Amino acid sequence: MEYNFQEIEQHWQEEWEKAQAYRVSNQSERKPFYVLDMFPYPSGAGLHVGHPLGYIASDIYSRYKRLQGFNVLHPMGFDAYGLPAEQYAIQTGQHPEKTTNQNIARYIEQLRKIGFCYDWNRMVRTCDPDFYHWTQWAFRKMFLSYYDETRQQARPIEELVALFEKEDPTWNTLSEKEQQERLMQYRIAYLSDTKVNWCPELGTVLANDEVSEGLSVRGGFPVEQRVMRQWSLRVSAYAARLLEGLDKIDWTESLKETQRNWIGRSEGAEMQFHIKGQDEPFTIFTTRADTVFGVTFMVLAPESEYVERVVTEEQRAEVEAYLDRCKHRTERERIADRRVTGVFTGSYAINPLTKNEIPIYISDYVLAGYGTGAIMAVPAHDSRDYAFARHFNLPIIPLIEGADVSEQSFDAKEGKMINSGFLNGMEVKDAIRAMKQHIEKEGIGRVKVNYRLRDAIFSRQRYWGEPFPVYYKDGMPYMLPEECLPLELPEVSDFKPTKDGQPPLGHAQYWAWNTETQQVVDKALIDEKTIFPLELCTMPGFAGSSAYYLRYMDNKNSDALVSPEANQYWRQVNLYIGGTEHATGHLIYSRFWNKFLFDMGVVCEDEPFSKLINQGMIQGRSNFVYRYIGEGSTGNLYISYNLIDNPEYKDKVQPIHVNVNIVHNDILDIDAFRNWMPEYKNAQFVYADGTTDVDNPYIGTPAEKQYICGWAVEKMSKSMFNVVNPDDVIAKYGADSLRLFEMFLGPLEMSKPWDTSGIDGVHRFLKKLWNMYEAPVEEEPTREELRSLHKLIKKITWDIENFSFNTSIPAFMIAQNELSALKCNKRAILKQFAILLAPYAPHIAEEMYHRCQDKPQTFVIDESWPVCNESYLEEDGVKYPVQFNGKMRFVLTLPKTMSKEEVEQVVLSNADTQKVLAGATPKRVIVVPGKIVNIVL
RNA sequence: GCCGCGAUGGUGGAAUCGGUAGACACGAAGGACUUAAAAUCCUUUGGCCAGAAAUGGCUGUGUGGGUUCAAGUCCCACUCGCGGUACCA
Repeated sequence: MEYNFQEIEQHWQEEWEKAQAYRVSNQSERKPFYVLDMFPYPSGAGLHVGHPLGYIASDIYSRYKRLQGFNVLHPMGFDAYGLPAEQYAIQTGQHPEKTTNQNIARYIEQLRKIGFCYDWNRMVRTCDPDFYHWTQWAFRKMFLSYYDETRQQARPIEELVALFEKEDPTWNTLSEKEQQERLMQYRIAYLSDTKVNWCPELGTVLANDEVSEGLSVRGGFPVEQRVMRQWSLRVSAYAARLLEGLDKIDWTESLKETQRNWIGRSEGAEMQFHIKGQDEPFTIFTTRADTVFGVTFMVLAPESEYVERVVTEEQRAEVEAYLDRCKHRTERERIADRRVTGVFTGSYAINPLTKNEIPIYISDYVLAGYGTGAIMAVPAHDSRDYAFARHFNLPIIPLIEGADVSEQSFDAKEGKMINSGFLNGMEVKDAIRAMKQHIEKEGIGRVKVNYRLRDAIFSRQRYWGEPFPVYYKDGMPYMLPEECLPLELPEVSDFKPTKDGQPPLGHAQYWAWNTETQQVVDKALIDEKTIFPLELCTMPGFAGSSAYYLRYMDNKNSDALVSPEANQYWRQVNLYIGGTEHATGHLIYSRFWNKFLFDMGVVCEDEPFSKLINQGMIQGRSNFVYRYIGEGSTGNLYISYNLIDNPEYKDKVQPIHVNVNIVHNDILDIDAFRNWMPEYKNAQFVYADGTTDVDNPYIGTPAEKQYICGWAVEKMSKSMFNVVNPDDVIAKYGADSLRLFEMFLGPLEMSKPWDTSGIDGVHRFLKKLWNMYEAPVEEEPTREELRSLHKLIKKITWDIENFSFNTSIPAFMIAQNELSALKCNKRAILKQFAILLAPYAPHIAEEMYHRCQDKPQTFVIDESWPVCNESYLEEDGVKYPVQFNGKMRFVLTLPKTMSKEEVEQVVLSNADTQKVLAGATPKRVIVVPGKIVNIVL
């Protein structure tokens, strides 16, 4: 009987569908368990084999939990808003919704083929009005809230208004606009003039995590700094909670560390420095309060508001020239060019301790957005200050004993203080503490904790995103009433920005708000009395992905994001699987978003994802052919990889990417290569054995003449011709083979190249396994068979619990081997084997299980996960997990030929053993044949 | 620069609490079946040495030290690779 995987897989996928086998209810006696994948952006290229890696892992875990009797929520959806669809729309004029829907359809089809146990009834798409209703709703709530620092939580803005009314007599004298402006400084979602990352190529602003090294993450276009009026979310208010929360969740240490760095807590002090000849001091932030005695100059950021105050008339022209230069430098240029630049302001500050006069400079190595945008410079103990001091010939005073500052600064926080007045002789750590106390006592500063985490810029000048539920009156934003949500994305005539530089929504004709009828109306009617313009920006990508996990709990609910009952039943995601690339984006924003909703009493858990596993990236494995470019080259001769280091070819070949789909195990399919592209039609080769068909084009058969390709690990991408599509793999080997193979590739968290050599192995295993199910019989299993099975139960259970999926496949293979050597075809054994295999290879497992039944019935749902009975394993305590409890151990060297019993005899009668045992009976004697004996007392 | 992760045969990798390193798979070599090929099955496969053979010995987990009866695993120092991040005072 042949293993017809196509028939089996199609059959069971249909059965599951028919039975609605994976539909999940919020009403269940079973314990809930929520397993989530990071939902994909449906790109036009479709899924490649790298995408399903994490999905397969979470599917295995879901199926396992389900078999253990949990009610498992395992949904899938789509992060449907995004730049590529919009760019494509601009190029082709196709509506992004159309292409997005096509892509989603393709994704669903591909995902279905892999046999996931998703409950598709719970699918969400961020671009559906039903979904973005709740994105807008949350934003609206953020606008209507402020962060109460003393209670450390978000509160309704009315409470702040009440507070102002009570405590600030000027409040009621303010105009409505002035009041609104004041409140804006507190709202969690707020509008402000911010310095933003502007990407001219994309025509939009970007969040900090969407920019890397001065280039946009998507597209790699240059990004410049620009001041614009933008929506932001006050994420920074949650910095302390976002940091503390990390201790309560089970994420990998590296990911938590990345978030800790991004949040960037630093304990230090704010200190006031007086300006010579002025009354008002200015404030700086430092983590090294101990180094005040070594301050030899001050530096302000170019954008600092202090600049205006300290510039003297003589220096004004020079300063303005410098500021101008800074403004026109792009972020990228600034990063690329690290030369020291700066300008003297003409003013001096007074060191509050030494009372020395120190010059104030401006330089762009000081950032406006961090601390107070001003620093005290201690060149001896800070490398950046050191470089600056050297450049401008400023004094450098060492403050730590033995620190040699003639060549470089001494940045380490260790050593004994010198030249530091009352701090002299102290260790650095003590000096920091002492100085903090001193400045608080003297009233020249205060202890302060700073965070690097910035507020998230929330406006995007794009079409394909969630519209803001916002209209403008007298230049101030107002929220649409809650019952008017969702505000649907309007149709536009053009997806590009308007001629006068407005975002694409500027093209929308029906994009004004009538506050009386509470409807969207033609913007030609705007009168600024009852009809007002609507916001033209849309929300960024992370808006839709920040609370989607909550929507899955209750995706059909039209009255709430999630009902309290549904939320209290599922509570939070128990297992979240996804890539590390979201560490500083999505995973920060959704934690923030969740904490806000927690403050609002909408959700009952303060952290959204209690456990998170990162799957590694699957890289491409590219193949190369080597074109001969030496003497007499026709540009048409390709040298086999094993020969390219031969003297006649060395340095005379050029590697060329070749489509990996026409290469099998690094052997080129010659005919396919000749047909691949016109330029290779008459390709000639020097084969692995050194023979060539140069003079005789079709010499030999491909079997005899092999062309070996070289290879390299690169990103999986079209241009490298190394994209492997899961559909092709499934067509050739089946979904079960694909699933097993993706897991077999290596540890889940590790990045690894996709290398198809080896998939034959798992496929062969399934075929062999299949043959064991030809004629299952109802017979008592032997002890040996049971042992083999229970070994497997123990192993597979351990593997799944520990996400060590890759080591399960060998265990299955070994068990199959053992059982087949025992000629086992007993139902009792085969049935259990099928259950164990079900999470990994569900289709074949269903079919196998089915064959073990008397009469047809559906499986998996009502059968439970087998439990290992250790008594079957005890027979030889040596081989299986040996516990060393560290009581007492010996080492004796013994001949290998001795039997276990003989060894025990010898060991126990050994004089040394007797001495140590002193009459006690050993609990256990562990023998490692030939070498080691452990006696556990 | 800083932070994190990693390095084991020809290849991917296994070794789960410090206990027989190289499981399992691929590849390779040889063999069986076959007119032939595919498919399938069997044997061998870290290196070196001895032996006709069974087998035995030595060596071996990036480098150098250390702890231990015992180290791929723990500690110290270093080299290389990957990922993240960066004038954050």
